Amino acid sequence: MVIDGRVARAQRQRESRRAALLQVARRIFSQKGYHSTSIDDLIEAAGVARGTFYLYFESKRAIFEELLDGLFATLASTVHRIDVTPGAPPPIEQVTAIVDRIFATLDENRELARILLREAVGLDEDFDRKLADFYGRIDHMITNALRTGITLGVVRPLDPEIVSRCILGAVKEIVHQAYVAPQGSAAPSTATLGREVIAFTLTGVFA
Amino acid sequence: MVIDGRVARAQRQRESRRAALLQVARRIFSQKGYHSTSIDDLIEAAGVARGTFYLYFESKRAIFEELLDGLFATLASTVHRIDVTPGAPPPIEQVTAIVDRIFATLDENRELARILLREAVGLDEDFDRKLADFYGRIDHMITNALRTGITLGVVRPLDPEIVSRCILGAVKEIVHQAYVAPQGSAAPSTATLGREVIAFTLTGVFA
Amino acid sequence: MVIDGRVARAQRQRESRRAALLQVARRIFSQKGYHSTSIDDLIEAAGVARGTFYLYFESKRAIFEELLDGLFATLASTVHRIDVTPGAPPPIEQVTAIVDRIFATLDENRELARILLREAVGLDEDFDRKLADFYGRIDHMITNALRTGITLGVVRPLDPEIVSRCILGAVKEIVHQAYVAPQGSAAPSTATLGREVIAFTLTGVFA
Amino acid sequence: MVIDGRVARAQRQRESRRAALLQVARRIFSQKGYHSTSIDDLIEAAGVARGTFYLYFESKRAIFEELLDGLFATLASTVHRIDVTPGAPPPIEQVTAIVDRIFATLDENRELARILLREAVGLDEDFDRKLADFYGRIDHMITNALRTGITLGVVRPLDPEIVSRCILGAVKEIVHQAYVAPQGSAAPSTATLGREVIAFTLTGVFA
DNA sequence: TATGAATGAGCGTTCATTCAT
DNA sequence: CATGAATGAACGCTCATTCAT
Repeated sequence: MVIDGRVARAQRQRESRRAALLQVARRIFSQKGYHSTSIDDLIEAAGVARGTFYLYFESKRAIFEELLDGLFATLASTVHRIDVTPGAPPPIEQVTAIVDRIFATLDENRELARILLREAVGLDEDFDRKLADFYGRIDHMITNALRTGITLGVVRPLDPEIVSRCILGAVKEIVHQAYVAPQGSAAPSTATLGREVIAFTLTGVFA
Repeated sequence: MVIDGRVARAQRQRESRRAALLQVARRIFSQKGYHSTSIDDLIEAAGVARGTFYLYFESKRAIFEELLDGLFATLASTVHRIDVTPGAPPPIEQVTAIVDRIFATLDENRELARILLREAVGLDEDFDRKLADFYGRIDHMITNALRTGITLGVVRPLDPEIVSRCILGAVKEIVHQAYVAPQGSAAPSTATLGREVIAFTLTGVFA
Repeated sequence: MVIDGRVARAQRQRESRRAALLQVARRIFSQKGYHSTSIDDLIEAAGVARGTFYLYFESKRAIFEELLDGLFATLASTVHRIDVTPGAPPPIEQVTAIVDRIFATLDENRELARILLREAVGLDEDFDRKLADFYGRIDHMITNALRTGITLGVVRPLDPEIVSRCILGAVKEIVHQAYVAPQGSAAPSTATLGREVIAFTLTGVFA
Repeated sequence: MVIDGRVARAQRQRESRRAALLQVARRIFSQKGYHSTSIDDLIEAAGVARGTFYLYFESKRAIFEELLDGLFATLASTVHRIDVTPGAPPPIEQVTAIVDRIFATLDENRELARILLREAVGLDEDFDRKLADFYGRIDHMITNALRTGITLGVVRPLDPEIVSRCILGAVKEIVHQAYVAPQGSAAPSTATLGREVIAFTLTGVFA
């Protein structure tokens, strides 16, 4: 029991150290970007020794990857398949809710959003593939939703794969603009952004 | 005359060397990205000595910047203001033509497109600013076009700045998907992409 | 306590490494000069890795500057203002003592003397200024001593600034000859040098 | 004859090119020092092509050495042995004249003086040896003069080698101060410098 | 577990010199 | 003789990672 307690306490300490390092890394990576962030930056901000870092993470790449995975998970849990069973809320409402939640999530995780949209491309092949997978899954869901919509007659005939990418791109750009780029004037509220994006997606720009 | 001839030939040789280096750099940067490309990679691929590189370009950054500037210029010449004077072609036709030309240009410059969409963010502040300026100018043109459209009654009431970004994002994503990401299946033709993006932009997804 | 012990030991090790590097650098710089000494020379002679050097010194320039500063400090502590208050030893005795100490100090620090007299000019503006400041301070002290001597009537009327530089030059040349230049025959003893220089300074060459 | 004329003209052109390069090099070396002067600096200032430089001089080192040799020759012709045959001018007058001429020569060749006193030490072993030889010859002449003076009874008993170095050092320092170091206030005239140095050398500082 | 000194491959850049034209 | 493009060894420095304590 005593030993178990010790082990458990050690385990807990270990986890909290890890968490602390991750948090620090999230902040610093978000501020300076992957390449401009050195191990030095991380350990100094975290107040641990050089070697300690490598006790918890295999490499600089590894801790960054873990941050990315966390963000993927967070976002993935935000986006669900559209429910088209009878009795479910109308698809449009569901989509609206999803988009709202995406914006809200990124708003709550601006640092991670910065990382995702600023840095996660071009670092190396593995990162790129990971990122492509992530967006690919979202894309797939949108594509499916569009296909369903077409079948149900609520969506006009269109190339679901291309349009799906358009929607994804619109959302990414809005998020980038809102949370990543340093903006001079006041940014529109999350709600406004969501409303406009959805309206655009649904009806386009035509009068 | 003789001397003129010599000078002219030397000048030509010099330019062709420069061009060759730029071409090699375009390929390598496009494949490996800015950070992962070393001067060694460039000179080995170009078959020149270390010092020769610096005869033509001030630094690694400089040659990359030149590639970027070239792409900016190429794209900028592709995008014009919409002409709304009476007698001009209908705005929609103009927009269609512009989008078509953008896709065609990027299609012809896939390597540069890769660089632009994969690398140009997060390298350093100057690059970031340059990129932001570039997109900012395009964004501004779209915004103005939307405002004009609203005034003319052909565009529904909307927030021009947000929707402008949506359109930009949609186009960027399509381009990225089409020319940057290694695609398994056959990519849709440029014409198809243009048609779908425009239709989406104009009318959204609603039936 | 245990931790304190560890920290203290580490501190000591750190200092001794630094000292070892400085010592090696002193030797190599003294032998080959600043420009001809490469970081490679230093780390090879010290038996440390490239990075280790930069753990202790910011740059090649920095370690050289530190050596120079050390010599300045050593010499500065050797030279004092002449005490002319009643009861103090006669000025001539004081001057004799100072000159003796300068020679002795440089004799004990031949490597540093080599550096000071061989290298410290023309390296860069900062070094040059530093050196000029150092000699300027000594020059100032001699000038003042001469002025005082003239006032007291023990020094003949003369241009204190020019003669001060003459004295400085004489001493520098003797030191250079004695400790810097590789000499074939046996060098005169420090005491002899001091005696002759002082006699020359005081009475010149005239019979 | 015609051919001879051509050859002679070519010869003359060759020499003037060389001379022009030397003159330029003198100026630039004097301003920037040996290490900070690049071949680029020289050929740009001289308005010749890179390869042309190597047509006239073997290396950067070679042209610098030639400048140095020129200065040595100029100065050597300034300093003569003291004539002690009966009927010759009194030795003191001769010494005075020599010192005056040294100062005047250096005054007329400030650029070379800068080079000689700022740069010629520590460049490499050969330069150092050359410089040592040059000063050695002057030193030898002063030593001999002192020995003669002692024999004649006009110079007090002293160690001729040490005192000779003192005199040399005094002169070098005065020259350095006057022509090399950037001086704020007005420099004393050459005549004043010469007078003070000689007086100091002859009688020291004692009243 | 925690430390931080040590490592060394790798980088971008410079510049004296060569050589084909 | 003149050119200037080409060369490549050498340099100072960085930083992710290792390891003895």
